[in-house]
Amino acid sequence: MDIPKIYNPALTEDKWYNYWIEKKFFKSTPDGRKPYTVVIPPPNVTGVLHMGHMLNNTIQDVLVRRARMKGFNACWVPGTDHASIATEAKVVALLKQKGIDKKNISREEFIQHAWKWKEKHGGIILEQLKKLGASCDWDRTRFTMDEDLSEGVIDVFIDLYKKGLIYRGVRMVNWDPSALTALSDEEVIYKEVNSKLFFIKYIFVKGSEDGNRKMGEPTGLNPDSPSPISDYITVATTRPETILGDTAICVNPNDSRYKHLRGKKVFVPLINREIPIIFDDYVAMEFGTGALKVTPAHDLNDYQLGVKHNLPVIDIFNENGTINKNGILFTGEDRFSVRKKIAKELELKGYLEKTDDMVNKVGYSERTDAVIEPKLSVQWFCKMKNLSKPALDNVIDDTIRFYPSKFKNTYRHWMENIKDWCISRQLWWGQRIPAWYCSCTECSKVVMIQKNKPEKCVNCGCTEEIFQDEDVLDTWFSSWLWPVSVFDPTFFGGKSKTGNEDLQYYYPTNDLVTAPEIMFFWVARMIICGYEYMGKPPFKNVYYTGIVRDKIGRKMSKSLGNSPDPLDLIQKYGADGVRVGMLLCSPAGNDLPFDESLCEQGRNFANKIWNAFRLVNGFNVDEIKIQPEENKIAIEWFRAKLNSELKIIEKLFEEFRISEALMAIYKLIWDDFCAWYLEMIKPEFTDGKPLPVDKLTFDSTIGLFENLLKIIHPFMPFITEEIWHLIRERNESGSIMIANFPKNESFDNQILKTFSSLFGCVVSIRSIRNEKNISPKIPLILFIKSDETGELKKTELLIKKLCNLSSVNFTKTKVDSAVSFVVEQTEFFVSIPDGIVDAAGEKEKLLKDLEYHRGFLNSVTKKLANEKFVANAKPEILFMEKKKLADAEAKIKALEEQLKG
RNA sequence: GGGAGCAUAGCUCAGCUGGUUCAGAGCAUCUGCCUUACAAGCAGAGGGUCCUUGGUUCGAAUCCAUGUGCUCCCA
Repeated sequence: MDIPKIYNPALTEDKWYNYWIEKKFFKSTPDGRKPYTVVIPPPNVTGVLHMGHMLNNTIQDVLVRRARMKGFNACWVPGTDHASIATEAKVVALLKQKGIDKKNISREEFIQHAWKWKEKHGGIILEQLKKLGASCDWDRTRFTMDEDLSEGVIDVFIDLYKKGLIYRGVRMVNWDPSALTALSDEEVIYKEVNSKLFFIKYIFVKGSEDGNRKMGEPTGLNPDSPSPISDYITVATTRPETILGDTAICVNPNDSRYKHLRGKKVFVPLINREIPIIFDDYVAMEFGTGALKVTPAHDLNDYQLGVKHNLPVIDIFNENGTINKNGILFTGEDRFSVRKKIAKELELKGYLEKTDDMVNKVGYSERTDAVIEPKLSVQWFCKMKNLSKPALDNVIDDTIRFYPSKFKNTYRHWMENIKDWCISRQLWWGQRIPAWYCSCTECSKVVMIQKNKPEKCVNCGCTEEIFQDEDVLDTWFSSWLWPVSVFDPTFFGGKSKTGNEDLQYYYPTNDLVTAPEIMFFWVARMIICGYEYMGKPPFKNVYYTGIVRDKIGRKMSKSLGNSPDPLDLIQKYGADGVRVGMLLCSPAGNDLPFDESLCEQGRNFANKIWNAFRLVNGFNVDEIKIQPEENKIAIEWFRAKLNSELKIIEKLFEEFRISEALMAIYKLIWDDFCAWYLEMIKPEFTDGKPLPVDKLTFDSTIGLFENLLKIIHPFMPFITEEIWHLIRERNESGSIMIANFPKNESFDNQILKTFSSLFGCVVSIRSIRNEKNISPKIPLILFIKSDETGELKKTELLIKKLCNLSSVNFTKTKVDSAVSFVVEQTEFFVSIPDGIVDAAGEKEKLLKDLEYHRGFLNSVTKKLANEKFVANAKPEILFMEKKKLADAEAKIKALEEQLKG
């Protein structure tokens, strides 16, 4: 069999993925085994695979594959969410291209278009995950708008409404004038922007201090030409266009500058509306002029002030952010162009005192990037206070564990200050709110909450005029049910207390892998739902991944164009290479500074494994040959090493230290197996031909290799499957992905210590060769100052082989004219060809070494002479210090002796 | 403005409740090698005031305080 020197992932990846699918290895149905369940954070149907998905899903796949090999009934449920705003935006845009305006088609027609769009694009991301090797049970693929899942969403709405937890109210909401919908607080992103602070003069209404005149009554003053300074109060604002909605000016009652203004009124510039000056210590005296214009309809704080002081509310904006009739001026024009125009107008008429530059934070829509407009509107809300209680407690007490745990702080902070959740969206794509109204005027406040259209109005009994609420529910109102609904969406209908077999078996799920950005959107709410409906948490562990960033620290995003296409990366480095690359630098919760060279490292690692296989595969096996001692001990050592590492890796996985676990495996394979073990048992050449390998060594080596393949399989599923099938004949379903993960067995610590001395010795000899420029081809002679009963005697032949020595001798005395070194407490002498030893240089080195050890000895001696130390230190620490002392003394003695000669 | 976190080698990070020859790993760098598994490789080497300044202690990268710089979350 001719095996290429370089592993080519393109030839294997699709082949094995199809094989796994065909054999239904990803499939899970409840059985007697323990389940291990993960639900995918459903990617949004408008998305394509980005680096964040790659990271997130690689981690999930590693966990799932590992659990599967460990004998769990592993079930990874895939799916997508319907992303109402994003999808609706896409569909509207698509229709626009076709010359169709959403306004001109019916809701039903629009929904049909949306479904068509979803069918075409919604599955792309899942197909891409297959390239990554994701071992999801694809038969379970779910979509948040599937018929039964949607019904579950409606059931939950009705249930919560009946429990009094859902209500309809007028609130200031975050309005997206581009998507024409309300958003939850979590969907607003605040950004710092450079803006201007406008200082605007409001002229006092003459005689208003008496408080006798009615609002709007003429004053005799011409508000179009303000003059003396005493005639006005200056107010600073970043939003001059909102003066059209002003209903008061507010100052701090403690502000001595304005104390005399009690009871006064001013005119709103340009429109000459009379508004009062009110006093409230909410106002920050140091900001601007210390006077605040109050626009209750367009600012949350102003709204609260308005409620407190009983101010009228004047909403001056249309839904799309243009000025409406209430604004009086600039009707129909956009808020941003009005800002410019009104500033000019104010300046022209002498109302503008000055403008300052300033940086302030402005809210943007997460989905459309439009500037959020606070807007008063009727929305549906879910009361969160009581619902969230168990969700908070069970995270704080680690019933649900967060990795890394630092996110508990953020979580707690949010949960303790939780606000009601605005769950209605003014969109069509999504689950329509099951609220019904009667159009009779006397029934206008009656709401009927039920799944299907009521036959008659509960109030007036009429049957004709009943219509449904136009709004749909927030997408997260679907996805918070995900860990339940993917198994049994009908559960929320309340027909059964326990749910179906799947739900009983798979719930609660084990691990959730997600981004900290959606801790509140999603994680918190799933936990809330879990406790409310199942009485149990939805998962046991939450692993938060970091954000994938580019080299200069920017978040990778499509809009910035700084993200490589994951599929290109896979093509270039292989899925295994990319998976390893991503995980090598991703400690939990830390951002991942991505660099393509990481994938290169992953690819190189795959190639290393490939070549180890090529070597082993090329061995000629001699069935009769007796196993040489050195092979036997090498195998013993590697077996111990493997088991000791396995124990460490196990621990790392328990703590979700996945990148460290990967690094441990990486080193186990590359350093211990390839660089040491294989070099030890590799047959030598005679007459240009390799000697055969004895059967025992060969079989053991294959066995060890297979174990290594299993251990790395969760990280590198493709190459391991390929080699798995090449290394030994397998039957039809003999896949590595369902093989048993190696159990960690007890191991002999002594052999690890012995080999660590061996490595020290070998490295020293190689280092001597390097320094003295002695070719590896020239054999050297080694003397060990030790008797032949020592541990090192066992490894004699290995040292000889690894260092190309012509002989290894044990001696009682020091050896002259040789280069020496010390490992642990043993002295070694390498006799090298004449003329190469640099006696003076050697001496200098020894002296330097001696100096260091004397210094060290000194510090240890001091420590041990310190009574307080001896009195306070723990016994084991004291013991270690004494051992250090003995080691140092031995070394110094050896060095001194060498220097003598 | 409120809260949280971070600062260790050129880069990315380990370093648990203070005490192993405690200053580590991978990558990168340097030197020498195309040695019949692998140059996507082999062998070896160098590299750090553990952010500053104090404090606690027999002993501090580790605990405390201050300052500086950065990041995130909330308003």
